[in-house]
Amino acid sequence: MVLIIVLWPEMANTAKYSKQRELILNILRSSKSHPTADEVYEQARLQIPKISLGTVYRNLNFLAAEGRIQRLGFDSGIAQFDGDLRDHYHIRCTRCGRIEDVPHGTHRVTYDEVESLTGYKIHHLHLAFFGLCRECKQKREEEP
Amino acid sequence: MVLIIVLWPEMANTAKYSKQRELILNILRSSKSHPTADEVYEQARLQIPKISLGTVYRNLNFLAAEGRIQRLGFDSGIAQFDGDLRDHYHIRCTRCGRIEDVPHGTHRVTYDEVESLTGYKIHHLHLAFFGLCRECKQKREEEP
DNA sequence: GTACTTGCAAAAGTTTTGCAAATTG
DNA sequence: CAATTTGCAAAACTTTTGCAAGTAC
Repeated sequence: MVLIIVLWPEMANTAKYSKQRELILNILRSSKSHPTADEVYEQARLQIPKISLGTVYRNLNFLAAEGRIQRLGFDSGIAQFDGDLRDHYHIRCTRCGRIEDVPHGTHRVTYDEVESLTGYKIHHLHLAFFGLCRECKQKREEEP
Repeated sequence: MVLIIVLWPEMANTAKYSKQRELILNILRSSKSHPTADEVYEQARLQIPKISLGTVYRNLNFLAAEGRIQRLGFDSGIAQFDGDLRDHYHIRCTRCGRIEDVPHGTHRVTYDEVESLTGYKIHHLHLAFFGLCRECKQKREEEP
């Protein structure tokens, strides 16, 4: 219940607490796998069996709008979510679909030049690498 | 018809020519708007009225797998496509959804460090900026 | 008590697929 | 002729929404 105290003051001032929303946020924060809405739903059902998929979507959208989670796109046409707000990038295997984190610091991408070039006011960026993971590199060599 | 000569030798050796596939590729190459599958379909119907949405999807998937077009994710849960294969990045307005190009050269993101850090063999990356476009910046000031 | 949130179920929107007919090489 | 591609239509999958009941403040 500590989380309520910690998190809710940062939510929109009209927002009310719900255990469903808390659970969804916690699932994303403790996951390293960038789950889809449906995967969050399956996780959530383990703790709140009657939770509905609609509630999961509503909360994912709410939390993303509040900036408490990140909605990621990649190339799939299916949204994936990330509860890690620290500056970091992603790398995705184009063969098995696995997504892993790339720590920030390998690159220092700054906004200034792009802002003056485009006229936009930038608030965040998403850098994703695509390639073959260790396992799939090996598999490809074995069966060409 | 020149395109056939230019493009088809680069397609998978099992691939056959079709005017639908040529049209879809041309639509993406001449577009600057990063269209969704449905937008490509509407464009294509102007020239081949009986083309089906299934054909559009099949060809978009084929061309993306061949590396002839890029499938973009952003955060929408809807796939968008880009026929521009030159190195460039994207910037998207989080208010109106508009997507524009950012020329490569503002940043030089190299693969080496990330490859040794992750063990992946990287073949491409996608860098996307998110923020408010010129118009939406102004609108937000007028009506807070 | 009021406003926000939920579960349910239906609707809307996106993408894939089976199949017979048409087209390509 | 064999293999690939198409149009059509149905199916599968993802996301949003209306509403009455429940919960938070």
